[in-house]
Amino acid sequence: MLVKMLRAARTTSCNKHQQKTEETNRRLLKSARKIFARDGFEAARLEDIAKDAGYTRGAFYAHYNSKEDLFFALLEQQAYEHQVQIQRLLSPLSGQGEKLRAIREYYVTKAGDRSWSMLMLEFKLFAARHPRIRPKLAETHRAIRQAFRQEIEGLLPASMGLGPEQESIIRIVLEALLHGLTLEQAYDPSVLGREQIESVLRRVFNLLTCAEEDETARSFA
Amino acid sequence: MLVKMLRAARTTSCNKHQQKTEETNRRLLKSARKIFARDGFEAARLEDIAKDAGYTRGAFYAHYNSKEDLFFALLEQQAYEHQVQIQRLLSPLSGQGEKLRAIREYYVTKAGDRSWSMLMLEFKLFAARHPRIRPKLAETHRAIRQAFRQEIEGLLPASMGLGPEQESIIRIVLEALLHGLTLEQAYDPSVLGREQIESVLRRVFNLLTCAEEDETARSFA
Amino acid sequence: MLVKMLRAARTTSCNKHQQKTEETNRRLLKSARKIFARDGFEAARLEDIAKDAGYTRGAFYAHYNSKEDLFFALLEQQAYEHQVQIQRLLSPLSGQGEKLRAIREYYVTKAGDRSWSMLMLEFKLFAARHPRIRPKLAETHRAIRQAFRQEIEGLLPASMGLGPEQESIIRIVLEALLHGLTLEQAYDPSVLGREQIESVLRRVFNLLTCAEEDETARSFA
Amino acid sequence: MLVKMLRAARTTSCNKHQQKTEETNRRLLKSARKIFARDGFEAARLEDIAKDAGYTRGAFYAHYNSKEDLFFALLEQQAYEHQVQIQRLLSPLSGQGEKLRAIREYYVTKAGDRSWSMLMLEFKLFAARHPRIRPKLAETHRAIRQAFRQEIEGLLPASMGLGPEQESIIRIVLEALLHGLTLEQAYDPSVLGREQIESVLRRVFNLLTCAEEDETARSFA
DNA sequence: AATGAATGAGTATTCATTCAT
DNA sequence: TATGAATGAATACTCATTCAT
Repeated sequence: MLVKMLRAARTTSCNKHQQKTEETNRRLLKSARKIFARDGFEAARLEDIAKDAGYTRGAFYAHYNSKEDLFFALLEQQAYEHQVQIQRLLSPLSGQGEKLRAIREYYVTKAGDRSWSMLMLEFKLFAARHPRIRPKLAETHRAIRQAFRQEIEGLLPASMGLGPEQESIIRIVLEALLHGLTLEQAYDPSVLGREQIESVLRRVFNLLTCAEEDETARSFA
Repeated sequence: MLVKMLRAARTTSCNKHQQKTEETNRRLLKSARKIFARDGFEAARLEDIAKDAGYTRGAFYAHYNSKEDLFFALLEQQAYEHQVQIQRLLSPLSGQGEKLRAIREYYVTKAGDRSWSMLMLEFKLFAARHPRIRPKLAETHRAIRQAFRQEIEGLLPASMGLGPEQESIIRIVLEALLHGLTLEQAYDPSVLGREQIESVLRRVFNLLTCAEEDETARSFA
Repeated sequence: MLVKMLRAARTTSCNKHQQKTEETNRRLLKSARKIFARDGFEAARLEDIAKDAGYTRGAFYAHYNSKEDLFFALLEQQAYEHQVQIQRLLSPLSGQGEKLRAIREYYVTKAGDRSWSMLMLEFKLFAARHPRIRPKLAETHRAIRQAFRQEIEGLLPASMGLGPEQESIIRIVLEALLHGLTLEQAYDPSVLGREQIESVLRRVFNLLTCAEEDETARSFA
Repeated sequence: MLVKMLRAARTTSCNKHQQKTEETNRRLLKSARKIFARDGFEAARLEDIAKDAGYTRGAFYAHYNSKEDLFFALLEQQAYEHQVQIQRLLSPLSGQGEKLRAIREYYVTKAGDRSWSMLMLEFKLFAARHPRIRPKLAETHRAIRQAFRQEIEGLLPASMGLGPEQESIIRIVLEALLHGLTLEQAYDPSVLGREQIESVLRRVFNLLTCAEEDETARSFA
């Protein structure tokens, strides 16, 4: 998938068919993100996605094999975009502390996208209950984390002495916390404010990366 | 529901009818816990639950209004049992540090019940997407937390100076983390071991309760 | 199935539920026969069958597990009715030649039910292509033939010296021929008249049972 | 179609385009026979046929108007090949009895091609249920039979005194029996062996052509 | 002639819930 | 209280066919 997208971006498609295919793909993915976010993975109707993209159900199946397939494509696209954004964010920075803080703030920012967090939660739950796709999701996430790790290689303080596995764990823990908190807020917005969530995320980020706590992170409110 | 259970516990029902009702209820709840844990909330079939309890679907509807209703009853029962267990656990202890540690270990222990965590995640997700039950779940959790707070009143160090709200937040954050980590492990058991989850839970518990970190909690593995 | 029907016929159901169930069953089977005959097995819509019986799709699934299941029930019912009719037909007769001729004419008469023959052909074809139901259909037909054989035991001339297997083969060959001819007539009524079909069936029946040919059977027209 | 094939056989196409067309046609037909035999008429996917021939769906529609159209072409090709084979088989023979026996054995041999019989059954069934193609199939078979009759003209004993119609009936009956028996064996291989089928076919062949029964044909096994 | 993108028709099945008994 | 018969909503997926290129 990623490969496909990259190739598509490089070579100017001479072929009309290819152009059309790519355009359709783009539109389907865009609509998928929208409808999945709005309705959730299981409740989302393929027909709604296709219609939103300006096509019919049949067109969808010319590009993807199943609903899950579409979801995985969306996952990869999203991961790719995150990478690009992180790159842009970090390239102008030089100090390691600076970079670490930037990553932290980018991560905290993601807390704002409630729909995506809930969608991820749902799909992980779905995967956990469906043996056929569980290994595929696990593999996809491992690949995404690895690609990401290469991207930010050397950014975390060498003194932390974290092997790739430790780093993965940090990411997983932070993601788990982010998603978990998002869900708590989703079903009961009154108990947890956005600022509190961000504060907790910062404090745990610091705890796990052994960074010093900022003043801003020390209190909950 | 809670009220009902408490009354049931207090007054010895003289009435045969009441006894029968309670017995049926008990069996339905027991089966519900089993089937919900096994299949998840949405996938669980009322028929399976009723059959497991030795009844048919009709009997279920004589006691509960809907699947959600049953789930809420289960939630309350579970909360009640947790309270009882916490009480038993803390009553023989005197020092506050001791008590805090006992609570922490009880909480960490819950990480072992994967099915329950996943069930809770699913139902919260379900509630978040269904406006009709969302406030009810929020209210239920608030009530549970409040009952629990009264139970352990005075256990946390007064010096922490946490108001009831702060305490709630700690609970919510820890639950979010627990559930989130459980899910990560559920769809990819290879990236996160049980010990790592427990270690993370302990560290974040300490962080949030301002307790000093134990030696045991400092590393991930 | 057969057992169920027989029990139902014997005991006067005291239970309202049972009566209702039987009534529904009767109506569903009746409608199934009608719709299957009209549209064929695969083209028949469960909804049409249910509606024809005065129910909805859901009611159907309270009585049968699947379309195939319904078809097998129909098969058994049909076999049972054939047995009853054969019994009635043969009981007043005494001579073996007489009985053999009666069976032959009953068999030839079945050529009139084109829809049923085509339905059987289609389902056999369907079974042959679907490994999951193939053995079930084979088993069902074996059971039907065996039940039938016990019914007409001793009716065929002992001198024929046919073992149960030989008898089965005769039945199968005749059924194959009957269905095959029916199909030929179905897609091209102009090449084969009803009388010709009957004539052929009689001649082959005689050939296989070593009976002498009647005058009526000797020519095609 | 037949006309097209014959012309193709006669004139050596000077035109490159025509050659290409014929080549494509040949390959499509060859693949059609393979895939139809494997999957059946309705279950066969045009895409599979095209792919097997080394083309895409579009190429198919440049040569045929529909799936049925392709099937009819296959039918005619098959008939043509049968004719050629019969011719080769009979030309070296002189006696009428000899020739009749050769035809019989050729016919019995066809029992070996189960897939083809089942395919024919399915398509006849399909035609019988689809008024639009029913007359076309009837007409096609009439044409095939007529062409065949001219081919073997004078081969059957004049003493049989069979008009063209009688001869058609014999052919139809034998085909019906062949297909019917094949189907019986297909869904339950245990009740009918290949030898038994061949034996029955021979006996009925003899019965209908008034030939004397061979010793080999008299028993079932 | 051949490609391949897009169309759109068609349905068996599950299960929470209701209701007459 | 408990039964169980009946309801009805809800949807992914396949594939022959068309058509622009």
